[in-house]
Formats: sequence, structure tokens, C-alpha cells
Amino acid sequence: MLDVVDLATEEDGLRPALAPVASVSRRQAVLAQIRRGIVVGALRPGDKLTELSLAADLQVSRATVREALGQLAQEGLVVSEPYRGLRVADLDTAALRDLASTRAALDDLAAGAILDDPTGRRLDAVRTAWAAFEATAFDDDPVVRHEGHLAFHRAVWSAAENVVLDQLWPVIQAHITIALAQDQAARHDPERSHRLHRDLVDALESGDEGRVRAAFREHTLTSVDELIALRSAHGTAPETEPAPHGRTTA
Amino acid sequence: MLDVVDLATEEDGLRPALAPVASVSRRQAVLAQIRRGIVVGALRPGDKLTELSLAADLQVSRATVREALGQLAQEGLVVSEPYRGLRVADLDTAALRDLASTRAALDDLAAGAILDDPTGRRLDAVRTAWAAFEATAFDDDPVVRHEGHLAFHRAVWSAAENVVLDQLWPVIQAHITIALAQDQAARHDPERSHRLHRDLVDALESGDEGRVRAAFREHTLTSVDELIALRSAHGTAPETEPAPHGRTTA
DNA sequence: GAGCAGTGGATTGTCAGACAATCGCCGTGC
DNA sequence: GCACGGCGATTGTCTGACAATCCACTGCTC
Repeated sequence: MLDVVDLATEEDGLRPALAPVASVSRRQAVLAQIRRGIVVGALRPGDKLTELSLAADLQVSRATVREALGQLAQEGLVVSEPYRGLRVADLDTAALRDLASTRAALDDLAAGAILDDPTGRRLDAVRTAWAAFEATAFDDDPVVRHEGHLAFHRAVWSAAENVVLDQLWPVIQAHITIALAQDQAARHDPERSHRLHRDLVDALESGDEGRVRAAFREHTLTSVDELIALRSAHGTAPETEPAPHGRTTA
Repeated sequence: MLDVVDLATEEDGLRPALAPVASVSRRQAVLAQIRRGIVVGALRPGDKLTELSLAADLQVSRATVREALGQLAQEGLVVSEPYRGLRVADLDTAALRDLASTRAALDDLAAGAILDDPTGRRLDAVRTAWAAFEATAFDDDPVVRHEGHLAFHRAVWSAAENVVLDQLWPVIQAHITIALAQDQAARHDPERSHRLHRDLVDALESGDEGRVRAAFREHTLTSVDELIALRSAHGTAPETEPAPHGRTTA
């Protein structure tokens, strides 16, 4: 199911000055592996994940796997049906639209905060993020591109210096991951992705609030519209919510 | 530290027709106890939570406590400093403002979705939630009032029928809980709370989008402003972020 | 007296193995 | 044909143990 390679990969968004060394904890390595499996398509929406087999595949104890799965369930990357098992989450068309509108609202908030900053520090953070994005945008590894993409959007939220926004990010990230993974094979156009995101940065640089708002809104909404179109053409569109999104949470 | 009473309390937002029976899982009971401890002030921001002592107090195994704490950390109700321990989260003034602006953005989104519904089903859900709120608004137990309050706002988001919004709620709920718990003793004015929330429902009933937007925005922003004023007068305002909000997450 | 390595206690991180609880399924008997 | 009870699979929880890490303290050196 999952390859047991490099269980020590790092997925930190930062760029340490000297040594990335290794993953701090085993749990994070498990998280990275499962996420990677979803991104590369080894784990498809609806696939069942059992603690025991994952523990065997990844060579860690069941407790560790269990903690990782709990975290992923809370993010929404997997859904847990109590006593029945966990499955990789799926998003129907309505959920994709929900994701888009929610992202739009929060991107607006973040962009507004970035423009509101008189010191320019927040805009600087965006510039740094953009540089990082450019470094990965044309990488051969789709996982690297995906993580670079997510890191950019996360950095934009982080640049807003809104602690609540930071805390909401993992949930949004999980949903973006699922949405993109489904059609990951179909649409990998690095040039286009690069241009789309540069538009965002350019808009922020211009300082024109209307333009920024429009740019983010279009970025999010059009990409989701394309995803919906793609999958309905592709014929693999779940029309209704496949699982009622049962949460372990409460 | 925590009383070991009624470990089987239920915190479900619904009103089952016949039998609430008992908490489904031990973990949820632990979650409820810790949350309750924070709401009633037995656990104050900055208090250290150790797995071992919690396990002893609550008479469950360390593994169960650990899972609950992990979930609370992801919600942001407690912050985890790796290998050092967990503490009840604290919010400085800036974080309170962040919470307000983020809530405002998402409340806007939810309200818009509710108004957009031609069938009236979503508005009906709000009416139901309002009825439930009224049933708890004047309860003697501050925990019941708190949970009723949260349940109402959650129900408004839920009424929007946006699955992403639903998934974001736990994080927001945790932050609201911390914000309110700090001054829970100072401001319990059920009449006022009842009036403030009825204004929201009335605005939604009117169907006037501008009015709804204004009502929600004012509801959130003014209550946070009051909290900030209260605590700065109270003299217990953490001016800067006390802990850098370290996440276990990734 | 100040700086610094060494040491130990406290706490989390991870492991292994076990048992109970719950679910879906399937065969049995009527 | 269908209620019913057992059965396998999987999660939920427990126990006890050990490793890893951080912090504070100690004692040594200069």
C-alpha cells in the first residue's frame, strides 16, 4: 500500500539556516507518509485505512499510527466512522464549492490584513513566500510542487499575522489536498500555475484593494470551477456527499 | 485539580427524543471534563496539564488522556510545547481581535448562504437553534449557558450547509471558549445575551442582507471590544503573546 | 564569583501486548 | 423468508515499560 521509504522526510514550511536533519517525531513522519500517499494517488478517496496494516507498512506501533490518523481526521483528510474504520476523505461538487467560498472569504481577510500593514513587513513575507514558490514550481516531483503550492498559500495567511487564521489553515490545507489530488494527473501545468500565483503577488504589490480582492477571488473560484468541469467530464464525480463527513471530534 | 464527578456527562448539541444514556466514549468524557474545567475557571490560561496527573484525576489511562489532549491542542484550546508539557491556551489582545475579524468573515459567509436558500430550510434551522438557545439562556449553570451559546453560533454555521465551515468550527469554538472563560465571572448578563442574539435572528428573518451583515459584524466586534476593555480595566491583560502558540500539528 | 559541563528528575514520545466494545456479515433454524 | 445468534474484523481502552528530551541544579574550573 504505502512504500516504507524515507520515513524521516521533513515537511516544515521554513528554511532552516543550516540543517534540516530529520523529522522530529515518528508521528510526523507517519503524517507525511499518509499525506504523500494521497497526493501521489497511492491512496484514493474512499480507500480504507486500518491502523494495524498501516502500522505494519510503516513499521511503527499502532499507537503512533492512531495518533496520526486522529489528527488527519480532525483536519478532514480522512473521515472516521466509529468502530468501522477510517477512509480517505472525498469531496463532492457541493463541497468543492464550499471550499472555494470559504477560502475566498479567508483569503480576503488575509489580503486585507497584508495591505493594512504600514510597515511593509507583511508584504515582505509574501515576497519571501513567492521566492520559495518559484523555487519549487517547476520541480519534477509532483509532491514537491504540491507542497510548494500549499506552502505559498499558507504563507500568505501567515503573513496576515492572524493567529486564528494560522490555526484554521490545516483544515483548509487538507481539503485543498483532496481536491487537487483527485485530478492531480490531469492538470499539471507548471507554467500556468506560476502565472496564476504571480498575478496574486502582483496584485498585492500594487496595493489596490479592489484588484487584490478580485485576483484572489478569481484565483480560487476559477480553479474550483475547472476542477468541477474536469471531473464531470472525467466521469468520476461523486454527485452527492459519499460519506456524511462523520467526525470523531464531538 | 479537576473534580472527578459525572464522567459520563453529555455535551451533544441535540436533544434526543428519548435517551441520552451516556457518553459514547471515554475520550469524549475526558474532553468534556477538561472543557468544563476551563469554562468554570478551574483551569485557567497558563495552567499546566500533565498527562499523568490528569489520568489519575479522571481515572482513565494515560493513552486516553493523551488522545484527548492531542485533540484539544489541535483545536487550540491547549498549547503543547514538545517534551515540556501542555498549558491551557491564552489569548492576548491581538489574538482577540484576530478572532473577531475571522469570525466576522465567516459569519458573513454563513449568513449569506442562509439568505441565499430559496427553500427556507436553512432559515428554519436557525429558528430551531434559536429555540434551543432560549431554552438554555437563563439556566442557572454557567456551563449550560456557555454551551447553549456556542451551540447557537455553531448551528448558524451549520445552517449554511457548508461542510468546510462545519469543519472549521471546533477551532473557532475553542478560541471563543478561552476568550469568554477569562471574564466569565465578570459578565454574565443573560438578558443582554438573549437580546443580542435575538437581534441576529431578527436580522436573518428580515432577509435584508445589509442588515444581517451589520448585525453579525456588530455582534462579534462589540463583544470583543468589551472583552478587551474589561480585561484592561481588570488589569489581567496579557499584552503580548504569552506562548508563541506552538502547534504540535506540523 | 562567573562560566560551564555533568547529572538527575520530570514529562512527553513511542513501543508491545492484551482485552473489551462495537459493527457488519453469514449461516442456522424455524 | 426471516429473526437470531455467533463470528471475524476493527476500533477503543488499558497496562507497563523504555527512550528521548528538556530544565534546573550541582559542582568544578578558572
